[in-house]
Amino acid sequence: MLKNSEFISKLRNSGLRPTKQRLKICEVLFNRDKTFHFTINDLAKNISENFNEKISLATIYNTVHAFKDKGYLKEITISSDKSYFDTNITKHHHFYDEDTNLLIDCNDNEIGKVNIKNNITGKKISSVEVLVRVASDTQNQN
Amino acid sequence: MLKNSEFISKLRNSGLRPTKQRLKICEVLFNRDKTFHFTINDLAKNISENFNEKISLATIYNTVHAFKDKGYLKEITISSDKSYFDTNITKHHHFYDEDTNLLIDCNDNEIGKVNIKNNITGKKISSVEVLVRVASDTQNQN
DNA sequence: ATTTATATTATAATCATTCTAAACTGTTGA
DNA sequence: TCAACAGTTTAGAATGATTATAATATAAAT
Repeated sequence: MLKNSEFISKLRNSGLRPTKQRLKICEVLFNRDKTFHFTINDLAKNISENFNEKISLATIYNTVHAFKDKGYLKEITISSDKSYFDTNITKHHHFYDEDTNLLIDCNDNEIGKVNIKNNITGKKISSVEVLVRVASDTQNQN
Repeated sequence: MLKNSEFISKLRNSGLRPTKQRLKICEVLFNRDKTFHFTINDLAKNISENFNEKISLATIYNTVHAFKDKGYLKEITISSDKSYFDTNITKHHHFYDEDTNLLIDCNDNEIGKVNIKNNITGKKISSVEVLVRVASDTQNQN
């Protein structure tokens, strides 16, 4: 559990003014024991349910993108119509439960290191992401 | 290079009527030596450039989704605003070149088998996808 | 051939996201 | 302390990709 003053310096250090709205969003996102996987919609709902002062949707978009650009959030794209943000910014992979639409973080106990034998382009690798989709037995296999 | 009659039976076998438009789209998508990675927009452009009779955008969307549902195309989501389709429907992974926005298929020579040690949910794995983003050295690492 | 189910089409509708520009707020430094 | 400025928030409009509609056309079945 982080304190408000910690969020303030975190924001200041990355050139973001610690506004009322951003601090509120920090609270929702980072004052947690476990990592948080959310869509913009989830976050907007969470805020409107838990605070009486509303935050404009535009601000929620701006803030999430600013936090992503500053490296405080990672974006995980599941499909063209489902994009999640993840408060866990360490290198890690995901399970995606197609029945519940829930993302689950993996650690090295669950998915081993991906062995890239050959980077055919000769360029620098900027990220490696593994997404394991799971579903109950009755679902189609693919 | 497949023949028209082969597309016709392919479509019939999966319960899709072999219409003029679908056969044209088959030609564009599957009459190739290499696999084809495309966005809906790429495909629409390709069709309008290479044929004089136009195909409605709605039909292009419908057909691509039908082909995906029947397993003739795979969807690869790169980010919330970039979704590609892939004519290579075998299990394989991708490099994504952030400089050129090109997807590149990997084979087992480039990325080894992903070792899933533990499927935490106890559900069936429906797919495993690896996306390796690459960029030139001047890009930010992540 | 006739009928029926399916597909195509242009256009409208939808919906998530981004833009706009006016009002507001945090920060700086006199 | 308090102006002045840059950065931020906001409601609402604009955008743009995708999907829905419903009329027309086509393929398949009888």
